[in-house]
Amino acid sequence: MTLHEAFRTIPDHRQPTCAAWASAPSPGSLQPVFIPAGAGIYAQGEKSDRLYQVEFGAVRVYRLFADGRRQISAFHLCGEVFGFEAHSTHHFFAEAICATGIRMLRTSPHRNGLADELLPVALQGLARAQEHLLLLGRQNAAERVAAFLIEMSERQGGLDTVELPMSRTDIADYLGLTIETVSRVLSRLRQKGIISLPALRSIEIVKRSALRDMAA
Amino acid sequence: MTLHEAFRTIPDHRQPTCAAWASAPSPGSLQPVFIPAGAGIYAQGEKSDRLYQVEFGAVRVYRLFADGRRQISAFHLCGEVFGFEAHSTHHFFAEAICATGIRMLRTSPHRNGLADELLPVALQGLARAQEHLLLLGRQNAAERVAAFLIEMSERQGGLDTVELPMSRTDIADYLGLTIETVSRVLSRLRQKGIISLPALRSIEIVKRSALRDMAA
DNA sequence: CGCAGGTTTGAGCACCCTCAACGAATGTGG
DNA sequence: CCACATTCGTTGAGGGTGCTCAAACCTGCG
Repeated sequence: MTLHEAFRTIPDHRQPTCAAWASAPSPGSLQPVFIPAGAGIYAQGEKSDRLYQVEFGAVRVYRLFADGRRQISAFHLCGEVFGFEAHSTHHFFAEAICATGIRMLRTSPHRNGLADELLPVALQGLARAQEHLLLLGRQNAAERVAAFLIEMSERQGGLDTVELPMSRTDIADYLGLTIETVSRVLSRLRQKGIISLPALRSIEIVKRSALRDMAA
Repeated sequence: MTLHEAFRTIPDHRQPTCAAWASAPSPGSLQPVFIPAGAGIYAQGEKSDRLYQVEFGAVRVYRLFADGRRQISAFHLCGEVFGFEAHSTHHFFAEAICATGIRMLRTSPHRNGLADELLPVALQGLARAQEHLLLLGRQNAAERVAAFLIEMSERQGGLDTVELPMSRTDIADYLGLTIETVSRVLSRLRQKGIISLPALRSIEIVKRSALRDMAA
């Protein structure tokens, strides 16, 4: 199976790259571009000469294996900058999870002081990747889900009600689990009264301390 | 169990921070410092205001969980720069795997053009972390070990004989496996004639293509 | 109301971990 | 130089966590 064939097996994928790019004013523009749910922002193998900032909505960045396995390396929420991928070509796919607005940032190679702005952003990405690494390498299913809920809550201002823009499949592919395991862990957390599920993609953290203890 | 107690449970740890620092000329010096095998270079919680370059030897960077679990986030071999950890305090431990020479690089906050030098190094670290993430999230034991051997070979110039400075325990904690599983996979690779083991920490890649196919 | 996609729940199994014993290599002291 | 201790690595048996396969259940939407 080629990568492209495998690509089609992901059910919620619609387009390899977003058609909206065609109607974008001009590269380097600071105008936000609208990306419909499921549409691609960039693809593995494409040239990478820009950065992207989420204006509203959410983005998933992932790698696809030849046999269809998928690993999401990061979610990007409102305000966050992404698109760093060393070298000059992308090694990951980026897609809008839901209806999303993206602001493009040109990365002209040697603009004065550009590296000073980029370095902190790159370092935050590095720190996130390192934390994620620990989770994938040494935590069990319950710990992963608990850590994910805490992370999402904190990235949304620490509120007790967390709105998840992504599907269970996305969560599973982010945490290195299966959708069934994610669902089972959430059910068990609900049974224990640690969380409640007001809606499918809305989670209320009832006992944050218990969740914190699990995530460690 | 406190982190400090857990710290003691790691058998091959000798000192929290290397005594050699005391005898180092002055911070910011470009003189290499010798670190004996197993000695610490920096510790979780310490202030981080320097970068480090491996002159010879090898370094492991890891996080310790309260219950003793360990995840090595990266190995650093000769020539590589490490020590990036966002914020101002370290969130990981760094130790010499074997007798190692370290060159310290001062990171004065706003030296002109410093970010231009640092950004490529940070981006390489980010790329490595992202690749490692895929491995930990979606690959099975055999794939992880195969990928590790390929990675080590390529980082040592692509030679067929790979010298591993680290123990099986280190490999296991890097790959998110147990030492027994690592050992079993290596034995199976040897039985299949894909590798041979001239010495305990020396591995010869006999069928590189087969190894590549497994790692994918 | 019926369909489709997403989610939940269950039963069985596979892979990897745990526990344990053995073997090999290295260093130390007699 | 050898006996011994210690650490590291290998191999085996058994068990548990999470995956696979499958079916039922929502929920939004035409």
